[in-house]
Amino acid sequence: MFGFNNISIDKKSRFSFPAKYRDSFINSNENQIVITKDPQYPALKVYLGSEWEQISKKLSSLQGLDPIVRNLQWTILGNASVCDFEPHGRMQVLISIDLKKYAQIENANRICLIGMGNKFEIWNQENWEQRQTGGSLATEILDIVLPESIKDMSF
Amino acid sequence: MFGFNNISIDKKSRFSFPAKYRDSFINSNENQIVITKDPQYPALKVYLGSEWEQISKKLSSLQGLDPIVRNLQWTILGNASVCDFEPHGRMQVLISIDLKKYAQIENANRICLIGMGNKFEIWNQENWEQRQTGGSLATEILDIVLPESIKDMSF
DNA sequence: ATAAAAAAGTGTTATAAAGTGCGTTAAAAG
DNA sequence: CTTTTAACGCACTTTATAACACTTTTTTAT
Repeated sequence: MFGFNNISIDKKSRFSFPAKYRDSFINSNENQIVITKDPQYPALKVYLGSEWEQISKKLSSLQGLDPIVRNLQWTILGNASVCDFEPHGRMQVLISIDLKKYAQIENANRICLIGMGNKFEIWNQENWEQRQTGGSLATEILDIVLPESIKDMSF
Repeated sequence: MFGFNNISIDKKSRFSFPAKYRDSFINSNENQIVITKDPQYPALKVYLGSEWEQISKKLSSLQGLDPIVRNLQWTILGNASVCDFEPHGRMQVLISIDLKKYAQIENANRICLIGMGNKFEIWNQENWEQRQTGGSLATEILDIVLPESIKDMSF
């Protein structure tokens, strides 16, 4: 599941996955999609239910007394929105108002859905383009500060 | 049970869990909810009855001579409020005046209920936003001082 | 100590808002 | 030209919340 998609988001804040991903969803038997905040950028992460299962389990088991870990737990777990999902149907998903604000797509009727293999990202179009042309950002800093326990996790 | 919810709290200090969590409550057969203080932040922890069973048992069995442990016991056990809970009904819960004061939601008619997997947190909206955007706080200190016995517990 | 009053807690109903489902049209692909 | 996909619009359902009524408990005054 790769690639860039510029898709519409309706008045009720729903978008639907492009049909080209249908087979993948059906093959891996997904019936849930989880959307949450990207901890580094004003963007959203979209996980398949099975993938989320693993990530959330791992993350919530980490020592919450470390402030970095705690913050990640808040950001990722505390903002996750679990949606029922029908690979055979319209593959529609609702984005909550809070997540929309975070990704700066509050008033957008179009978003960028980027396939990253086992997950997707949702971006505001302008932000995405900027990120493509401009260099990288605060990521390096975060990398240094991260405690060992999450160094081997990929969100 | 994940995600952020900005919900109302009525004049009598009741709030109700969003309907999206109903199935989870029903599946795990919960008929009690326990609210208590968060030991690190001006926030409340909300546990399912079954979860509380384990945590309270473990925590109360710890060596109370260590002042940190003793303090945690006082904070978490000594402030716990057990509420009857009907997953099939309105899923309403009453928050005591003391807990409201602690979480600084005394006069609020709206609170933030954050699903963190097997538990929830309740925050005053301003505090939550600050904690999300701003950096970390006194947590580091706690981390250093904590005795081994609770390092592997996650509250 | 008792009765009255006030406060706290519980439950019900009504209504507006949010979310869901589905048919139709428009656009794109083969 | 036919088939598939995307986008839009509408109707229906569910959910959240405020308002109200009632019960129980606590407080106050006699």
